[in-house]
Amino acid sequence: MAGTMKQDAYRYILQKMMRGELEPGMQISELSIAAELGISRSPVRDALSQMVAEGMVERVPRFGTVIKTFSAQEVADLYDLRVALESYAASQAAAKIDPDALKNLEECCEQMNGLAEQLKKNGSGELDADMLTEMSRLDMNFHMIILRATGNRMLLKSAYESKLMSRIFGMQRVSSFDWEHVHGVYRYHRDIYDAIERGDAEAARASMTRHINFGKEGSLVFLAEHQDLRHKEKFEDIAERILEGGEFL
Amino acid sequence: MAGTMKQDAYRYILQKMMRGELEPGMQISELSIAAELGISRSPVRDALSQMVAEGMVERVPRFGTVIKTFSAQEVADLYDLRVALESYAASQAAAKIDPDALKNLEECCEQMNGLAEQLKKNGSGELDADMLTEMSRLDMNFHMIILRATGNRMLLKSAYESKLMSRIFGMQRVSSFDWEHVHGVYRYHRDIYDAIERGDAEAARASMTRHINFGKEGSLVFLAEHQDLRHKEKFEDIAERILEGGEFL
DNA sequence: GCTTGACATCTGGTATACCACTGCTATTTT
DNA sequence: AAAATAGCAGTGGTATACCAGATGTCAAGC
Repeated sequence: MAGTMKQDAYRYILQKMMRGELEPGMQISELSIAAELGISRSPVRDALSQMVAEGMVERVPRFGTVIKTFSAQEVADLYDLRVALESYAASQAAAKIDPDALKNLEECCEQMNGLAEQLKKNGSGELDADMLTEMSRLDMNFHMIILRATGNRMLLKSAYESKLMSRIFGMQRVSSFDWEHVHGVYRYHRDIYDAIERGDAEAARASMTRHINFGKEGSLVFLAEHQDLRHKEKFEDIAERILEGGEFL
Repeated sequence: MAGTMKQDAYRYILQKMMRGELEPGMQISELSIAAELGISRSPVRDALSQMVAEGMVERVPRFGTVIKTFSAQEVADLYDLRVALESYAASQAAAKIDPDALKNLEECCEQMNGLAEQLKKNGSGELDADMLTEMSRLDMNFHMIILRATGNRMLLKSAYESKLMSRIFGMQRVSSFDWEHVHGVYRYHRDIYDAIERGDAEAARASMTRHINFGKEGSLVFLAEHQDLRHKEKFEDIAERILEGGEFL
């Protein structure tokens, strides 16, 4: 237990999501979470409110708090947003990443390679659960290092949230990752790293754009194949309010 | 009164900010707001929590909720984020804005021109309060129309929040706007509009980048001149947490 | 005049209670 | 048996109360 109870609850719920115990579309009970942590509803509610603001979760009046489900449009939007933010970050990183971070970035890269090699040797086509979380962690770290290198905290915050969302969405399809996929991700990361390492901002931007767009395509294909599972109701949120309302204020 | 009390409180506080009654650095009393609206602390607190998540205000434990003050670094970061988001939006808009929105965009543009002309005729170098809010509203609308044209709600949400923040910051310097400035903004807007109207994505992107960077410079100059007023303490927020923590999870 | 210390009063954080509303289930009515 | 209905459990929304820590005030003592 560290810091406020709200932060505890936030972490707790997030980890449940990451471990796949809470999947998109599922309902989160404020009371249950509170009971599991031995605290009251208030901090749990605060944590969920933050998640609502971050777009990971939606509140449906008189039904419950629900993990966001993504339509094809939303997935595409999400990845486009990441392109806008992270390609910019990559170009900035190429110009001003510091040596330590660069070293971490390479390590992160090579660990992914190690994972791929290990998977190839094992021969089994699929990752087990541990390797899955490791892969997920390495990918997250790689992108975060680049975002951190910009030194722009606001960019970092926006990108972090969108990356988190695409990761939550990814949890439901990640089980199908094989050696080819892991190796492919490594190749992309390596390209990006090389461009940053030699200070080529334009190449870094282009590589990052390709990388994210590749992920976007994969997600959209997955979504098309599992369309039947999705139930997509419309909920109101900030974007809704702004999009519909013609005038400001 | 429309919708939930939380929304009421959110609007109420936002309007206070926009009207300059609440300036950066000032403390917001949950209890006072609640009393003014005749409601309890809870919805006010919810509204403020949302603002915290959006980065407009900060909570300082055992002191109060405070409207965010901006260091030069943060202002620069803010505008850079807007460049990343809005230049992308402008290029998208050039490709797929619909005729109605385009018409609105032009109207918005020309109203700004009208404002400039009116100001020129009046002879007085300064805007009065009404013209100031009108100018602010037109500027906001112009940018929102372009963002809306992308059809990307997540981009819209991120950009909306950052635009809102730069606007709040702008409230403290906006009083010095003269004819030249208004006309300058019009010229930039017109350039962007022209590029979008003829479907030139690259030009739209470039114009938007120039426009926002111009605003950035102005803000930084203002900040340098009024540095003495700023008191910049460090508070912890999401970005902080991510920036410092080396590993994820 | 200056320090000191008790006290009232702020704040955010948390817990708890209550309400209106919904959806489901079991009962009653037809 | 089928339909209508009454009741219960669950939800989000709101109000209220209490707490610990920080701050500001002001009078007593040096």
